[in-house]
Amino acid sequence: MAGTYQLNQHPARPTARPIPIVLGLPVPEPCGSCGVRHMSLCHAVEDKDLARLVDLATTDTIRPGRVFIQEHDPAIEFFNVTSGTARLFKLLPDGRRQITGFAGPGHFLGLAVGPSYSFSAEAVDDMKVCRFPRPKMVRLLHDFPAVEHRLLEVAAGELAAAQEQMLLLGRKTARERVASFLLARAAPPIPCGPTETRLHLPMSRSDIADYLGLTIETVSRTLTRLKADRLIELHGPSEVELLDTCQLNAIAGAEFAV
Amino acid sequence: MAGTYQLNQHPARPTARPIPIVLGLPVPEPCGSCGVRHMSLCHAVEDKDLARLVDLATTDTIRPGRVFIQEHDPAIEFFNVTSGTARLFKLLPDGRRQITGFAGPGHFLGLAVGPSYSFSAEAVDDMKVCRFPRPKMVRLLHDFPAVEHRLLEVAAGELAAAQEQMLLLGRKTARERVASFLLARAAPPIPCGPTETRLHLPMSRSDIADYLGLTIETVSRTLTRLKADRLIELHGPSEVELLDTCQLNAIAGAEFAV
DNA sequence: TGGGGAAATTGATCCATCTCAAGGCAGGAA
DNA sequence: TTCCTGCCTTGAGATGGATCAATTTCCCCA
Repeated sequence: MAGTYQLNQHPARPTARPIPIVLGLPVPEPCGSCGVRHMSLCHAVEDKDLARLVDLATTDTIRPGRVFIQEHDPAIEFFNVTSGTARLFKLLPDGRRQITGFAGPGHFLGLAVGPSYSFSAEAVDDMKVCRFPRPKMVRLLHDFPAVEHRLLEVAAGELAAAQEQMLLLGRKTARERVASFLLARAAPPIPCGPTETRLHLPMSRSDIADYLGLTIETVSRTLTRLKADRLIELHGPSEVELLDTCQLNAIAGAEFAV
Repeated sequence: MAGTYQLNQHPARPTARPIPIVLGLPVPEPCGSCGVRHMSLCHAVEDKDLARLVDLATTDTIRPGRVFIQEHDPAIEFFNVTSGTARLFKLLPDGRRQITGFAGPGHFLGLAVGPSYSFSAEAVDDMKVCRFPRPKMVRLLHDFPAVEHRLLEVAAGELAAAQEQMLLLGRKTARERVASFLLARAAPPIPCGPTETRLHLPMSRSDIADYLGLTIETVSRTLTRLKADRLIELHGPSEVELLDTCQLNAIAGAEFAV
């Protein structure tokens, strides 16, 4: 349980480079195929080396609700999310669930410590992923230290996010948790100010509850209260508009709120 | 918030190699000096290369209560704990604290993503640490991919531990949290059975409470109840004896309890 | 366009944990 | 030794969020 790791100045999750338009020519675009352009690993390698990375991958679509990573199963694959969202979670023997995160486009997952996965992953909505066989991935990481370096940066970012989530789960009130969640969904982070921001929440109330350590009812009531306080507006269950990010930041407990 | 990362079959936190006794000769023992032998990084490098690692380090002792890493401060150093224990924590503006982990001998910390630390660290008891200047460390990681590889393994282990802690904070009862905490302190993990295990807890009730997302009083009451149920014995506030690890595992919600 | 089932909201009550408060104990200073 | 201070334990009462229980809304599909 030690700290996070700093390696250089790159942001943890840079926005993916746009796929270059190649004027209709069928030029090999290794980073573009299989959505690899969207992997943050991508810009760690030169294009000629990336071709090898792409060769490893097979694409796959996943229907909502399908569990594609099962905790304790042998970790034989590594996934890159191309589109859609997955929920990552752990279960207690009696069925209580904690969602440890949501993985959207660009996220990669499945490289566990030890021989088996330490969490399960299930599609929230329709997903597209690339699958990489583990042994090949391990060899590739060995051959390209730059990729491994990038992976360490990403892991360090995840670790910082995990610590932030521990603070939320251990010490924040329901109102603070929901405010934090909404602001975190608005990437890039909105510091403060009356910017109108509209969010789409692909996950259900049940998912949000299990992510925030609350119940469905508390999440719903808290959203209703935030609406009554004119901090947010609800356009159906999965569209949220942030009306006062300044106040929301203050509620969320952001260090640099006002 | 994506998953954890698997790179090979090594355990996440191997027990440190013993420092070889060199029969009193003042032979250079690079891995041994500055407690580097206790770094899990150590066995990733050959001894001649380790000499360079050791050259970077300066040793330091830290008094109980001293904050030696401050959240948001520029991350200019990297620490390796040689002896003693540190608490790693994050604060909310109003002073609420979440301890995200305890770092004992062999743990290294401080390599944050981005330019500043994402958490604070404070000595629980008397500590000895090695300090590594960040720029030199970055260069060293670049020169020795094996060290970086090892660091990624460690980070992956931390990430799995963080997910486990999220499950605890989000979904476990006070009794389950305390049982989980006690079992986790007993490294290596005790699966089940009536083994008599004695634990030393260097941290205060307040630390335990802030680590488990509870109050001091609840921690104390819960320990008292576990004692009344003959699952543990208390020999003073900081000595705990586990009487029935089997049942404790079941309470903690271990997947493979009985 | 309307019907049906799942998801979300809302309400009433309960309870695990927090809060407030009062001792108890152990270790250090004089 | 005795006081003193800080931590820990124990008790009594308060409460935020959980639980139980209806509706209501959404949205998919005929």
